[in-house]
Amino acid sequence: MNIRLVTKKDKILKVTLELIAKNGLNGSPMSLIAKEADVATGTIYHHFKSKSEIINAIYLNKKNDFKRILDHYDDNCLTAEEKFIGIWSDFYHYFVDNPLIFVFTQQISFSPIITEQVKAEGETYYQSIFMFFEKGIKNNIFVEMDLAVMTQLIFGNIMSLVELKLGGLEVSNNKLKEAISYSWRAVKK
Amino acid sequence: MNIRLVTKKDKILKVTLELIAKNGLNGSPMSLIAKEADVATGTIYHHFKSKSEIINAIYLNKKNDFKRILDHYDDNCLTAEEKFIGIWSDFYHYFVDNPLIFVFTQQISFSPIITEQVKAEGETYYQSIFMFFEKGIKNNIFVEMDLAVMTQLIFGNIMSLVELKLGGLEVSNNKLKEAISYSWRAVKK
Amino acid sequence: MNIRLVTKKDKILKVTLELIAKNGLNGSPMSLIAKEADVATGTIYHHFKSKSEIINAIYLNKKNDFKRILDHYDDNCLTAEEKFIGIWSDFYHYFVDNPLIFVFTQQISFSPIITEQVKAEGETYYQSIFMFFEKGIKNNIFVEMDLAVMTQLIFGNIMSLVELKLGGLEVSNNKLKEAISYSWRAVKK
Amino acid sequence: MNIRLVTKKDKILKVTLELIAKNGLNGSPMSLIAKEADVATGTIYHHFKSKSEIINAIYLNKKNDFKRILDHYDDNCLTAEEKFIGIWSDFYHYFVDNPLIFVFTQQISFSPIITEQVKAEGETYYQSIFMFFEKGIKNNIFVEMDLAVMTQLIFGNIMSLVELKLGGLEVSNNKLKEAISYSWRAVKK
DNA sequence: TATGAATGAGTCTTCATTCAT
DNA sequence: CATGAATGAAGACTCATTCAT
Repeated sequence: MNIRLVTKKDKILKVTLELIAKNGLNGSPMSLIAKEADVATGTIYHHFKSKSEIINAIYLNKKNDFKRILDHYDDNCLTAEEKFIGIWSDFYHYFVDNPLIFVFTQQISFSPIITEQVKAEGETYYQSIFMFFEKGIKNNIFVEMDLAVMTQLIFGNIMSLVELKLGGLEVSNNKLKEAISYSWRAVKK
Repeated sequence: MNIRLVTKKDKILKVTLELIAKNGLNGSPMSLIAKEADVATGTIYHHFKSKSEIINAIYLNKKNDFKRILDHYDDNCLTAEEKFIGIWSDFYHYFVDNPLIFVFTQQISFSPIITEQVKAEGETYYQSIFMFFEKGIKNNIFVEMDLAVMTQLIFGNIMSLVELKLGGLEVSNNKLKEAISYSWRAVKK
Repeated sequence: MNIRLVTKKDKILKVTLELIAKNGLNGSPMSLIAKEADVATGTIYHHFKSKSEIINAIYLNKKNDFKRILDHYDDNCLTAEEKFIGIWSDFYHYFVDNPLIFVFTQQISFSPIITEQVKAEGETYYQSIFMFFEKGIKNNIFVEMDLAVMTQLIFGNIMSLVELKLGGLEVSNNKLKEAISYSWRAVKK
Repeated sequence: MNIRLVTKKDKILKVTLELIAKNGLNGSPMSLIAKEADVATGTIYHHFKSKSEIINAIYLNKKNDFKRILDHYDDNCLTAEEKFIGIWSDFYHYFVDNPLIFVFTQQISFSPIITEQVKAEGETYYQSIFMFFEKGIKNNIFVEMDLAVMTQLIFGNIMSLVELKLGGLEVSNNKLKEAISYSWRAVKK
């Protein structure tokens, strides 16, 4: 019977994320992960087949978080603009509140360590946002644009502001509004 | 007298960029760089103090390329919109034509391998674009926005489209126009 | 449960001492140490942080041996001369019986590889011999001399004879007595 | 016509001695020697066949210095005690005035880098001192002892005091006298 | 003689992974 | 499930030496 609130497996995931965000992939050897997670090296290999598997697991975990943010806006009675602003703002705050996740994502998403399969699975999570924009275009709320391009541009805007904020720029509420307006002007009809 | 058209030093820089873009930092050991550049390992260390120094050198080289694109639009008689579209489009094509540079930049710019000093030097190259937007805001051509935020958002838009294109999306001329329009709508008054 | 009589760690220490004595520091790469100790290179680094740490460990080990020789003459009822001869002779035989330790000591003690801290710790082991001479001087058995100078000169005498012996000189019992007498005449009142 | 007061060859020898004394053999790569001597690496190889040859040359140079000290006491009308004290004192001061030579000697003389042949040649320089003691024993001035042992012990005494002095001990004129007396008591009849 | 770019074998060290307990 | 000693391939870097100029 295990009465630990945090299992070893979770601890390993948490510590790995933190280490990679702070030190990069190279600066996070398994021995260090083991030490910080307070387990033996061998223990890690009871829960994960390899280092790559840990990282892919974290990657998917976080994509799941993203999905949860989107799901939160799924079936409610907000206007398109309210939804747009809500999602933009929630993503922004999610990354600002979890800077390690942002850094981890940036460090890792271009690395060949992420399996093609995992990458593909991660992408399915964006279905709902695609549908949101598709409907908006049909309803003449958004300008006509390729959906993939549109989504990528908006998501890129959010990431840009997060990067500035985490890079040390003082991002006031006003600047946040400016940035959201930037995106909104870009898409609204 | 050296009549080689490409010096060993240049060859090393070129090969390193290619390898890192293809295999990542980890997948590009010095031994491989040496082999691909057709020099001995020791030769690399004759020209560069360390692996990190090579990468920082490439990073600055590329930032210099960016600057050259911007400089091209410095003092000519184009309208603000023409300039805006020109810069957007030139950057886009620069990266699409040099995909390895794009991937290298993405792989490396978040890595702790780039010196703070080099990062700072790289940033000075953006002076002219800042001034362009500053003047545009003053002349009521652009909406009032924080300059750093504005620049980052626009540059992010370009990178987003490049990423889509290199990721395999068929980016027609029309889609390119759509994306540029996205940015332009977002900033024009 | 490890029933090996000699642990890997001890084997590494032993082999390193031997190799350095025979081939010098330069002639004793980690790969060779590993091979001779019948372990993998990585195993060495499991037990020691670096090559330097191995050598410092050996250095202290040997200093400990020296201390044990001195301790053996601590509280017994021998005359000063008997003690003097006993210590001289024991040290001499210790080095002659363990020539590798002698050569190692000579090779290494002047090298910058030995930490100042370790050097200092090693020196504390000579306390008892200092006290022996101090008491002897006070009791008018030894000539009045600076203690550090006196100790160094005597210890130097022992090392000189060992060097001759290991260099190939036939050191008869008679020559040993001559050398001890040399030191004794030099210090006795 | 070379009007330089110090030839490149001499500069290389001088710099090598200094570097080895300061940094040890390992800490003195040819590249550093070249840099400090203000010559190109290749130039070193015009004057010496190898690194080992430089070091052996220095070794012999210094042995020659020692010989010169001994020669100075060759045929003059001093008493045995005066000669003994003179030689002891001269060697002591030679090393104290040229600490780098002392350290170099200690670092190198046990290293396998010195050729057996060079070692042998160096030893011939001690002929005169052997003869001095031989005559002294025959004339009942010195105790009967093996000559090699006797010489080694005395020379060891000198080196011991130098080591103390260079190690930081304040060696007053009085302490110097004490040390010389130590040797003298040890050998005089 | 003098130069210094070029060489590549060899050095120390790291680290993902395995396995006996 | 858990441990941590052991592994050894691979990495970044060094350095004595060579050679074209």
